[in-house]
Amino acid sequence: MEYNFRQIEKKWQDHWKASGAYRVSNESNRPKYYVLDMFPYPSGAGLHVGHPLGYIASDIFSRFKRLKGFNVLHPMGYDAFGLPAEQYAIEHGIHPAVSTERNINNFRKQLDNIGFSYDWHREVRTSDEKYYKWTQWIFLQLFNSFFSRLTNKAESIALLVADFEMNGNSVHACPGDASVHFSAAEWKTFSEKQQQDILMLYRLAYCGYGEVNWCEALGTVLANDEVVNGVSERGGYPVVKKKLRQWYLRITEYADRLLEGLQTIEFSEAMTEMQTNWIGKSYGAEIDFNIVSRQTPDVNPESSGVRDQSTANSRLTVYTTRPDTIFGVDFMVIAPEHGLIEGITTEEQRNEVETYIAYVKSRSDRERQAEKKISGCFTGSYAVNPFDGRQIPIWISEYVLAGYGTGAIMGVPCGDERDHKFARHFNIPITNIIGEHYNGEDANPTKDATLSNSGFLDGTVMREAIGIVISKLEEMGIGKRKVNYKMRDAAFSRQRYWGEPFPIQWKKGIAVPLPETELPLVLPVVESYSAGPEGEGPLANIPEWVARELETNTMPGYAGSSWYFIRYMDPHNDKSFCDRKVSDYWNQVDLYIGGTEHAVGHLLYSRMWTKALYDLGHIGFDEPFRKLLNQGMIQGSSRFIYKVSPTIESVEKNPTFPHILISKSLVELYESNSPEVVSQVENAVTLALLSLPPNVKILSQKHKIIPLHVDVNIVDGFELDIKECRKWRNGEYANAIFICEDGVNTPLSAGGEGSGVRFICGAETEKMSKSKFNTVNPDDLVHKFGADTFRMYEMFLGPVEQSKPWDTKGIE
RNA sequence: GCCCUGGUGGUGGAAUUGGUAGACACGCAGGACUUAAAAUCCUGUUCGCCGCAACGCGAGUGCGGGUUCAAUUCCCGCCUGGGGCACCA
Repeated sequence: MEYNFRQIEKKWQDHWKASGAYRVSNESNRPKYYVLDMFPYPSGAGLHVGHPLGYIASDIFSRFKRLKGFNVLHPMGYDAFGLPAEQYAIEHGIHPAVSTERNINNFRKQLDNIGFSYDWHREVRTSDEKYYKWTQWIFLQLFNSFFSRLTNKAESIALLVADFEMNGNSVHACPGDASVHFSAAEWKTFSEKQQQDILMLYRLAYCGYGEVNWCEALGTVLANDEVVNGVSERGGYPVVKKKLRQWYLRITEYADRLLEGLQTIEFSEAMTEMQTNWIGKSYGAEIDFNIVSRQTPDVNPESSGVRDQSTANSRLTVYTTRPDTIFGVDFMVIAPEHGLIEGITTEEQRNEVETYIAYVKSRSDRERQAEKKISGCFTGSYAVNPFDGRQIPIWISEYVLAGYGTGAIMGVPCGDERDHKFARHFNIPITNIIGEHYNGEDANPTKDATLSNSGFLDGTVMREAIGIVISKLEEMGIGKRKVNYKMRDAAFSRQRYWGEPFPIQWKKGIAVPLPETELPLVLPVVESYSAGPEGEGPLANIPEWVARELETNTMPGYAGSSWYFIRYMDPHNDKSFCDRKVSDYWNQVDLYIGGTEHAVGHLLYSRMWTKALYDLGHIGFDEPFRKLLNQGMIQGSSRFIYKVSPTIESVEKNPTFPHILISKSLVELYESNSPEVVSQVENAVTLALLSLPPNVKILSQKHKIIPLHVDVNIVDGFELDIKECRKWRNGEYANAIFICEDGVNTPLSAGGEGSGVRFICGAETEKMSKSKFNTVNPDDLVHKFGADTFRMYEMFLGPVEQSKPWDTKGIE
């Protein structure tokens, strides 16, 4: 008897729907269990077979837990704000809400095909104003809070103000600017604006200035993604850095708690390590060096530290984790954006420095770090080693980033690989302070060497010298112990349209939160999606918006996704983001399934938001995800056809030369000049020429072979379906000549079908993407084999955590 | 460049306190059954070589070294696929 899966699956899916089989209640005597998928961004391309892998795994697990007697929360929704929808709007003039809605409907249809047991009654969409009302509300919680280093948690900004009135900021040092100090009396004399500016330096969500990728030609701010090799991806226009007002989350204040929290949750070791590295806590010292603009020949080691010359009051502060190597410093490197450059560049060097900075300006941080070629430029000034008076040249180089530490490092070539390469490249003499541990060829970052050439540290093991040097620096008042984090505060605004508006009004330069009763602040309809004046977002083009002095930035994509797992618990509540009783019942997500690509974005931000909401008493748990499982990526298995591409000369422009395609194994034979294959190719070229005007000539004897992606869906295993290929891409290959394993397949127009049918494609494993024609649509597979077969097959592809290539053939 | 992760037959994958590499399964090939096919069953299947024959010979876990009686497993140096690197989500 035939198993009619289409009929059977439809029957049961309809039944589930009609009976509300997967509706789950917040009231239950059964123990709870919360299984969550990372909700998708509803892209226009729809789902491919890679997306459901994690969904299938979590669905199976949810069903299992239900059968085991748990009350299982297993919801789904859409991360619906984002750049692609806005891009689409710019190009096609379709409102993002419209295209997003359409995409969501398509996603839903695809998901339903697979037979998931989601409680769709709880669906959330981040772009829904009923949802983002609460995103805005949480933003205001963050805005109205600061992180108390005394209690190690977020507290109300009102408490801070009360404390300022009593103690100035002696109790709560300023996290935004360590140089800010004031007494209670001074606080009271500050104007409203001054007070607010100070409070801004404390708020967990705050406004400051930051650099963005600005493209003058497109008149818009670009994402790093949209910048390729220093020019815009669209159009190839130049991109420069521009300073704009930006909102930030003060996530750095949570650095330690984010680190500690990792111990209490089950993330994979790799994930834990990634987050740990991202936070990048390091212990070291900040050291001040005096600067002199000219090298003095006779240096008296005892007095030079104080014998400053013309530029006596300028100092260079570096951050180092290795103060023990201070006698090995042979040069300083400062970031090209460093504030000192203007003041310390000598006349002779000015031209060179300006040229160099101009070169660096267009490059992204990543390009700067990835650059293999060493670049840099001397400022003409010197820093003075406080211990031996040695004068150390100060260089500028792109490998030092302004955003980390102090934007300046001390170069110790014998102990650091990058410094070593730098010194070699610019012929800077290298001081060896680690004796035989340095071989003169490669830097050695050891901490176990006994120091030499190191003044008072000679004979000390490096590991121990670290503390000694710091104490000495502190004693001399020219340095201090410093804990540093690689993590920076999270940029929280975008100069874009399709995101949550900030519930903030600007009154006389002061950010004033909208009252809760005015939430949600609804995203208005705009005429144009292009940027406003001065690089502001599209909202700046709306007169009423500007007249109300509303913030024109919008929130980034991760705003809505930082708390969606809480909203699923109580999705229709219009009194609160989530009833406390309900969140106490469901508590943490017990199992969260999603990709590692969110390791340092979403998975950090949502942890921070959870901690802040916990601190402020809105929820009862401070880690959102008890256990995280990272599903592997399903890679695409691309197929290639090989195009024979002769060099053509013609008086006509762009003659349409019929494609000549050659089977995989024949490619090698052709390239090794197998006479049989060469003559086959020549015959094909001759045949192709017949269809062209007579003035077309073939120039070279040997033709280029170009591999081209072909749609995997018209390939069975490795064998191309030639008939389908002729129809593919609106008939681009309709007249192609296929040189097959078993003969030549010619188009009807050239005298009927030839004999060849076996055309073998090349294969490669790549990321699954539309442009590579290697995506496989789950709908097709479900239609052909049924949802159960499809689900089972995805699970049998290999361990969920592992990446593996898709192979449609295997399903049979 | 930096961080994370993977690389074992045609395919998914077994095997690690270092002890017979390739279990199991898919695929493929041959055979049985059938008029024929599908399904099912049987046999073979890492590669190469020798042979009338096998409990025959050799190589083999990305590449190159090393440690060891013994290495997929440990160490060093590389190559390579995938993910991330702060405005894609």
